Amino acid sequence: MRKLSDAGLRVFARRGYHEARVDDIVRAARTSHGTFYLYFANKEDLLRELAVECAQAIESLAADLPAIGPDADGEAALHGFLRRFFDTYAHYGVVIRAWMENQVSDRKVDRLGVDAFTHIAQALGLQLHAAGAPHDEATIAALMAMLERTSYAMSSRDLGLDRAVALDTLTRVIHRGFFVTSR
Amino acid sequence: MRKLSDAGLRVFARRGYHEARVDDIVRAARTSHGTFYLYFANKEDLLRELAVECAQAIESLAADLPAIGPDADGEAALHGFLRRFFDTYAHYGVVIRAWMENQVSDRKVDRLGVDAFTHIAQALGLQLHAAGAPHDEATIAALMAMLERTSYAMSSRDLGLDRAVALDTLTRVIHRGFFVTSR
Amino acid sequence: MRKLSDAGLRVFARRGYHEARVDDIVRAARTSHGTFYLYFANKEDLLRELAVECAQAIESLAADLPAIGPDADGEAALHGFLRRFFDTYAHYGVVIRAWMENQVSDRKVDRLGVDAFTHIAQALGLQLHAAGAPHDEATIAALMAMLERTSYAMSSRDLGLDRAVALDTLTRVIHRGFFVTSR
Amino acid sequence: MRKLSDAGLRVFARRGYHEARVDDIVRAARTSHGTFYLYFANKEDLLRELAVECAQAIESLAADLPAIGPDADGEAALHGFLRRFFDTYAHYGVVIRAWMENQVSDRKVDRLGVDAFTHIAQALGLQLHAAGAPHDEATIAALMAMLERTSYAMSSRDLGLDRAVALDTLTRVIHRGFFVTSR
DNA sequence: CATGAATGAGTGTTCATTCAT
DNA sequence: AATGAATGAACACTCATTCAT
Repeated sequence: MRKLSDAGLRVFARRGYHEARVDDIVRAARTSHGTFYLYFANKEDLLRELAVECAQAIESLAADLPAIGPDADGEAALHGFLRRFFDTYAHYGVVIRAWMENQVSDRKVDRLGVDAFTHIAQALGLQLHAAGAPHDEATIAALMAMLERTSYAMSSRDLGLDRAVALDTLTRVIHRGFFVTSR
Repeated sequence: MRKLSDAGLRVFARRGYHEARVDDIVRAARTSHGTFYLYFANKEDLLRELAVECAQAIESLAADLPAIGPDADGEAALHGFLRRFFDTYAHYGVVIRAWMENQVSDRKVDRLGVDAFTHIAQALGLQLHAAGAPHDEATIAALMAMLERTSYAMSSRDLGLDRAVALDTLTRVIHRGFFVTSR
Repeated sequence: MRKLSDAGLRVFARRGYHEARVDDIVRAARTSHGTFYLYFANKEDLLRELAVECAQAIESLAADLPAIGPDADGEAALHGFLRRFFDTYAHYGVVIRAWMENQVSDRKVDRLGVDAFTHIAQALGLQLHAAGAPHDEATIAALMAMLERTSYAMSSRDLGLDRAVALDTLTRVIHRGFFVTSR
Repeated sequence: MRKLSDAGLRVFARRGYHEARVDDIVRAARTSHGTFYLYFANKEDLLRELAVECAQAIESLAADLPAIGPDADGEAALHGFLRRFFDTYAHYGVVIRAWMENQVSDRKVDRLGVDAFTHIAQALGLQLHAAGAPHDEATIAALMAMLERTSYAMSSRDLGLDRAVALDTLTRVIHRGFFVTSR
């Protein structure tokens, strides 16, 4: 149920998954405990559902990613993708982090995650699982970590990173560091 | 007390901070609950102590980091640093993750973290907080994230990343992507 | 409503009264929760209704019981009664047990139970509440217990009692042990 | 822990196993919930422990049972045993009932129960599992049921059975009904 | 008559923390 | 300094019951 998913995401974001109480979520959704367990098997199940949602959002983001060339156009395309990624992150932050921390494991999420990875890799010209490209999995992992972490830094008030600056920096670093044809 | 810190790190590593029970730690250290609270104010306090230890280890790693140039020597120096970083990570993994997740906040740790950042930044020729270098904080954050996440991927059995390969990849990506003189 | 009573008896039999969920019953009856509470005040009320049904069945069984003499004919008559009692038990088992456990109390059920007792007592020549016969209530209670328990043992797969054997045994024990004229 | 077992038995007796709240038990024992779960895995575990205790009590009762002959001496011995059985029942009533209702299953309890059965059977001259004695298991089951139920009736205020009378009656019924040599 | 989504009081269980010895 | 039995606040989860449609 939307009302509960939204409330869950909000509460998870505010207090973190572990510190989030079902009672908080239920109160935020203006429902009852009973209703919560009518739609979710348990607290983790809600996180899983949110992870699926989030993975789908990222996947659709990545699916639209055009091939990124070594030129300025490529950098612009990457810049646009990263901006959308940051927006998605601003929405699903906790879920992404919980997912990356392996606190959630779910076939559907894993599948979508891999798909998104693959799309991003393709856009950057990396070849996953290809012979002679054993480095690319590690590369993608590092890339995703960078995205995740910088997004976190951006959404976190304390770290006080300027959004536009961080976006520019990351675009440049990735475009320069990961670009394959210039290898 | 050493015995308890070690046991704590071991248990945190095996079950994660949240899933770690004080009872597990106490049993691993072959002591009593009473003794635990003789040396630590609470469970989080132990994590904080470990975070300080960890921050010191990384700080001393970073302090030794020579200036890294754009040439092959620079890449080799970076490679060596990353190897040592990975080793440290293999030891303090959970603590680093918990720290990055902001589950621990402590002046001393933050101070040490910043110091380490600064050293790494200096080695790479980045200028933190300097006028005209507003990008560098974001850059460092992204770098640290990449280190952390790749280390995690390497230490995690499931992801099955080859240590040497990951090390090579990350060295190349960072040396190319972050290197300032080539900007 | 028949559909619900039947489903209730089925579910009670399968999972026991306490473990039976209203949801199970409702699903077994292919109805809704709302309908359940249209016909029964609550879960216990259904048990009470079933207990009344069951008490009536036993009462009508007992009402047909002819006088049982000390001879072989009497034993045969007793044998027939016990067989019918076992059949009834196979149907109403849980209800009888729940009733005996005093989990149900209801005037109607109590009245019917007493009536059945009285008929059986009369058939065996026992005199309830009669002066000079203070033992008979205890006797009847013990008899009923024996019937109940043996029926349970027979209907329970685990205990693996042979039906015919148990029937013969109980007939003999009761005919010999309870028969009044041989006192 | 004695204090908790005693409180548990008391509360089980007063409200029945299912209606007994851990909170009641803990309050009756003047302890805390934490302490309860220090000594018992859960509520059912307490019942199991009590069942073991009870089975041991009955087993030791049955172990002392001398051979019971068809004469007045035999009847007197049986009378004594039944009195002690009733006393034990007055103490462990709920546990026996819960056990018989198969709400508890435990190797140790089952073992002790079988031992007790065997002793009683031997005393009465019945042969369990012997060729040519297929009836005896059913007989014993019926006997135990009678004991249990009559004990219950005696301990229950509502049924208002006179203790001495019930004892006399049951002694006579069993001595007459179950006595093997007079077959 | 019938429905089934919504309810929320109630319960078993956990576990960090304390303190008398 | 060291112990570990005791604590109790806190939490996830259940399920009989209701009521607007």
